Parts: sequence; structure tokens; C-alpha cells
Amino acid sequence: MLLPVDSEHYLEVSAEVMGALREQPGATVQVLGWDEAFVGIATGDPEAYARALQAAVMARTRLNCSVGIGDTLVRAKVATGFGKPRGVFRLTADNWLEVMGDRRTADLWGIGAKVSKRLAGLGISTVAQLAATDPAELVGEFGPRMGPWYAELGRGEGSRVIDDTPWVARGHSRETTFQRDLVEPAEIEEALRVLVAHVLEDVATEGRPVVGLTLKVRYAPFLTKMFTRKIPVTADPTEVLARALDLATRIEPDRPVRLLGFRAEMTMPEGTPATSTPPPEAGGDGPP
DNA sequence: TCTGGGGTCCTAGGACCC
DNA sequence: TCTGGGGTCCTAGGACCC
Repeated sequence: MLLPVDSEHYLEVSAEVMGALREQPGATVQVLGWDEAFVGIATGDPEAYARALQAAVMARTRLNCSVGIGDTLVRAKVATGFGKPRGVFRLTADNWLEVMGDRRTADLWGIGAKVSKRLAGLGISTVAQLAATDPAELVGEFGPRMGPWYAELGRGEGSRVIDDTPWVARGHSRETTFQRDLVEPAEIEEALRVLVAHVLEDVATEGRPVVGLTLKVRYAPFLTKMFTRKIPVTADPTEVLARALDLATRIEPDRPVRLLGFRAEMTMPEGTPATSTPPPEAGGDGPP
């Protein structure tokens, strides 16, 4: 059975959940998505604190949740999986290898199917093997940042800092998979205009100008292309649309289009770090 | 998983400049 | 004119997560 998405309601409830977390004494809350957050706290009895969190969320929203306790963000995040459903689990330097050592690298937060396969090609299949790997050995395969970061993940190490500064989106995008492939240039252009309008609505609520565009095109079987372009800073929707239509000239004619996507990148507010210095916590902590 | 949508970050290669 | 090295910017593509 399929139910329609009610994102407005989810957002409301999400805000209630986060509100309940923030009310806890001493809590620093870093939202990870609609249904997930890090809570920073120093306490002698983390399990009791976790139960209190669950009770608070339940009282306010009648929703259950699981809590992972950890001494790093990665360990806490992974621990949450063991807490499900409705439970609490603690994962620290003391039991990390005991619990995770024999598991596949893909069980780590930040390592997916592709990377775990490449790791296996290097003879690294388990978390314990990854943990024992010299970070420098992974640079050749994964590059100077990702290589060492994967080794760190294997050990469960990494940031311990909960950052509660509000999320600031780098950009906004919309994409649509069409029920029927588009072929006529006119209907492709019309679809793009609709996408651009939606994206610009989202951008307008942020009040920041646009600095870059990406056009995503999925052709008939499943070939996806993306065209990206920096543009001179502008807050003018007409200007953005014109640039978008110009990008669209790169769509191959006479080729059925199954999906069209459009993304606008905005300037970041003053005081926002231009690039995040620490290693990626995981691509894409979604917005609250 | 024969394929939804909205995000983020990293890497490689080419262009350009000094 | 050719050669070389190093830095920065841009674009395309890949990977991951919720």
C-alpha cells in the first residue's frame, strides 16, 4: 500500500521532536534530518540520560525513538542502529572492535556499496581489517582526504564535537521523473521553466543570490548527464531563467528525456566557513 | 531494488596564468 | 619558440546519506 507524502506534517512533528531534545538539561542538539539528531552531553550515566530523552520525545509526540551512545559521532551514530527499536546502545573505544570488528565495512556510516567493494579489492573486508590499515595506504586508492578518513572510520574515531549552529543550505534543487518521456523541445522547455520556478521560490525564502546552476538530464534508458555552470552573482529570477534555458541548449535533441533536474547554488552568508576543514562527517546531512 | 527526491562533499582533468 | 613547474578555477562525475 502506498501513502502520499505529507512533508508539512513531518516537518512539524520533526520540530516537536527536536524541541523536546533541546529542552533536556545541558543538551547541545545537532539536527541530522527529519528524524535524527546528535545530542551532546557530558554525564556519568548516559543510559539514564538516554531514557530521559526517549521519555521526553514520547511525552511530547507519542513517538518512540532509539538512542545510540558514543564517545565519537561515528560511534554514537552506529550505536543507534543497535538500539533499534526503541532501545539504547552504547558504543565506545572499549567495545568498538568487539561489536564492529567482524562486520563488513559497508556497515559503517559513510562507506557504501561502491567503496566497500574497492576496499575488498585491497584485501580489506571487515571493520577490524580497516581499523588496522595504515591511513597512508589508502591515499593512492581514495585520495588524500577520503583515504585517511575511511581508516579513521574503521577505528570508530573522528569528531566528538556537536555543532548546533543552524543549517544553511548551499543550494536548492528540484527534479522530476516524467511518467512519459519528453521528446518535444517545447515540452522540455516548459518542464524546465516549472522546475526553475520552484527552485527560485525556495531560493527566494533564503534571500541569498544565485552563483551557480546545474542542469540534470536523464535520457531514455538511464543515462544521466549534468551540466553545471558558474554564473555572475544575481538575485534576478529572469536572469537565472535565461541562464538555465541557455544551459538547456546542451540537451541532445531527438533524445527522449526521462528526468529533468535543476539546482541553484547560492552565496553563503558572511561568517560561514567557505569550506569545511574537518573531514566529511558523511555526505549530506540533510536539512532539518 | 531496472531505478524518488533533496542534499553534501571529494576527485580528476583541463584551462589559464605566472 | 620550446620547455617546465606550480597554483587556482571550473566542470563532469562519483559516492554517500536521509
